[in-house]
Amino acid sequence: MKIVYMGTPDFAVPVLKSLLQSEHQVAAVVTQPDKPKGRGKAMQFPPVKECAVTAGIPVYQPVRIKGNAEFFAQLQEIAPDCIVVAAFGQILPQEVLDLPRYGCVNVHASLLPAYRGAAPIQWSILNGEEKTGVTTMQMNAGLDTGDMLLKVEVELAPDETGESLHDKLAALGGPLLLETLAGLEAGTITPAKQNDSLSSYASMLRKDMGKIDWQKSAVEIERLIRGLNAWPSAYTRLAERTLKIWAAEVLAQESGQQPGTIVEAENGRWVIQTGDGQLLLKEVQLEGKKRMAVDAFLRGYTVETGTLLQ
RNA sequence: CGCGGGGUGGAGCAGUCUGGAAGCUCGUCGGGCUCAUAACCCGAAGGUCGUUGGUUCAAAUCCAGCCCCCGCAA
Repeated sequence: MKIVYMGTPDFAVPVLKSLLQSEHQVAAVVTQPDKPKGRGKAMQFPPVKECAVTAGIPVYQPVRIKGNAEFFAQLQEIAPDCIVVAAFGQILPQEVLDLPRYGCVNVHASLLPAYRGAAPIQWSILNGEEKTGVTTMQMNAGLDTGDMLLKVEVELAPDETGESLHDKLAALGGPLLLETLAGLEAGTITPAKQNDSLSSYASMLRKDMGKIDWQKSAVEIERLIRGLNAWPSAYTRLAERTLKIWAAEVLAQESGQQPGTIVEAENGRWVIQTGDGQLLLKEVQLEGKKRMAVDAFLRGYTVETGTLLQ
């Protein structure tokens, strides 16, 4: 098939690579415009653009697709059999959805209809799901509401982080997509409607979501730490400075002290009281410092027992 | 020129403001104690103080440039 690929972040890269290695022809890649990023605010290509440029594929970066007559004309000229979308970041207008013979296929990192939206991977961890997966669907005008084509399931590991799950699902997306395209061509796939009453929405992550509320239970906080690793990461305040917490463990014990209190900070053990249970910190990072194991951190800093994290 | 913190034996840090013999908590190695130990005691090795240049009788410390790491900012 002749394909136009639309995607932007890291998640979309492995899927594009699978497509490049298949018999399908990727005629063009569409991605979000370059943005200033990182220290120094240097302009940076979206990951998918990096990959496309390396592969020598034409890249289009329309600021806005909806109502963009020029871009639509270019699409018509390319005349793809199918448009594949993975974490693209823009809603496609109906005219684009109707353009390809096989329509537009989306690779979404959840078991639809659960976790529609921008951050399904992290939310599945935050909510303590036992399994998630990847779904391909025939796109329609709604946000992740199209008819489902194929699914693959994955069990969440006990130490699953947003990053590790992201990588797992991204790796599964490519093969699932190829299987989906083959099925569409052969006419062997029966699209299944989503049951809207079972749907849920995974909103975009914001930096301030990482701020730890010590009133919550140790179980919830530990999920927050895993789900928001590696971005935006969970954090608290220690002595007026940001302390990121990269890994922790739930302890089923109580001190009777106020949530957020440091109940132990010696012999490489750093324990915080929460609203329900305690948290054993394993890996942390103080503002301006590198991330490090807790025993290393405690060797360099004096942390007073009884101090309240905020 | 977006704002800010930092680079000191293998790890994490103090010392820098107020120039003047390299320090702390660990780790490593050797010895001791012990039924035994990641515990305790004694001892040892290990450092171009990121780098280049400048000031000075004297620079980890003051000045200038460069390299690297990190927080904010997406």
